[in-house]
Amino acid sequence: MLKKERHAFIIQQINIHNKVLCTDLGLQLNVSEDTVRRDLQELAEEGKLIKVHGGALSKSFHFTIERNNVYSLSEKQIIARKVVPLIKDGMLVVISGGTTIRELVKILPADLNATFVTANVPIALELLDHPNIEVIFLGNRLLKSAQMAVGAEVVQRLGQIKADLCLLGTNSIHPDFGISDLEWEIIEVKKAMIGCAQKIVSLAISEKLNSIQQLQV
Amino acid sequence: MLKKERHAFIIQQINIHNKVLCTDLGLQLNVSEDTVRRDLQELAEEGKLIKVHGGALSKSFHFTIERNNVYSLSEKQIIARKVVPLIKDGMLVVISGGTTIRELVKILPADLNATFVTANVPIALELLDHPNIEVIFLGNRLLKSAQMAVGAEVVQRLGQIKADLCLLGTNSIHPDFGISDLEWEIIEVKKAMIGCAQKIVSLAISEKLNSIQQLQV
DNA sequence: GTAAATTTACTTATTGTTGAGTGTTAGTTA
DNA sequence: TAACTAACACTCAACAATAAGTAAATTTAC
Repeated sequence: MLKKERHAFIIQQINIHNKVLCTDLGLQLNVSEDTVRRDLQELAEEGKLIKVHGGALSKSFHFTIERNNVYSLSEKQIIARKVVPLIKDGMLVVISGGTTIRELVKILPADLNATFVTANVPIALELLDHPNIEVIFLGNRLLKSAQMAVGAEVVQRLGQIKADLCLLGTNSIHPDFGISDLEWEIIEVKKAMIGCAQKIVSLAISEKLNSIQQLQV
Repeated sequence: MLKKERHAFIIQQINIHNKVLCTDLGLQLNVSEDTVRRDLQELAEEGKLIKVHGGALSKSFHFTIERNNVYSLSEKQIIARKVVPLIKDGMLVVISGGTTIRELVKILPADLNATFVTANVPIALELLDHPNIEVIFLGNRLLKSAQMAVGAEVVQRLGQIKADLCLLGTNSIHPDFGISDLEWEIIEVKKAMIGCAQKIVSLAISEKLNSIQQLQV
């Protein structure tokens, strides 16, 4: 990836999120943090952003730093890093929702060329940041609690898809009982997601292992 | 292969990929990288591309710092306040995207009991915050630039809806030319939105009045 | 066919870019 | 405040890309 491309990507990220972190950019662009720092420095000298300790801020937003206090963030980031290599160029990936999945999407490499299918609104929004990823949203009635689309329409459309990979955020997983969740409508969608993919990867932090919830996927 | 042919090939590659690498072109054209560099230099002097270390980029490859995030925010809030009374309990409302619409959604009363249909991801996310609003997302392929779903699927599903109200965020509106926009796929969706509603409200700040863009809705 | 002009590939020296090591500085926490 | 950690600047080495010069190959004009 050319330097100018990196710069463009950084500017884009700044425009979308109003801030960037050196560590995140290093992962996304697959370069060392030193390089990212050098890039930020150049862009700061050109007056295109404001460099701060740990990253950079948009020129128009000096104050807004949203603290998304995600539980077990560091563990989730570690999980996310391990999953990234499973996604290859040209793949059709079905992806669910949840904070772990979100961390994964955030660190997807900028040059990844793949198609993602999702029913989850925040995940779709996050995926839209990636210049080379095509995003298909399975729309229908949205379920507020999960911020995702549910219902027959979604299940039916998933049935028409042959995906290479299915990435599931997981509430509870158990060696005997399998994956379980709280709401029936979510179960329906997850079932369909599993059904349409050749390979299924379930992302979960250790605390979710061996836990059971009311409904079985 | 003649020089002109190489140049044509390079321009073609630039148009397709927005970038080229000296090494790639050397292999593809079966000439030394020196030659490729000389070609790129010539083309750069002719203004047909932008030469960078390691290759070249398309001229359209520009990263503009968009500052429309807070642009005319107060005017948009005033507009939003005026539109709120138009939305009544029990209504089926089709809503597009844009910053003005977003301001509107933010100030919708918490006790409003209505169903909203949208194809715009950020708007859907915003609508999900409202406890009594049912949200239907018209999903399909997502267009990155507008963060919305586009395509035949969306248009077709809009055709099956009989809405009470259509709220359009507007790029350009003109007394004679009507509403216009830049991208054909957006136009298609907007047309369908207008077609399915009994009453149409277009939200625009004054600067957008009397302006025309390439495509007519 | 030949000579001039152009184009190309190769060599070498120079510059640009990146990642790693090292010590320093700036935030954070107790 | 002191101790700690993460971020930083700086340097250096490795490597990639470039520019300049030169000779060979190709094209063009006559």
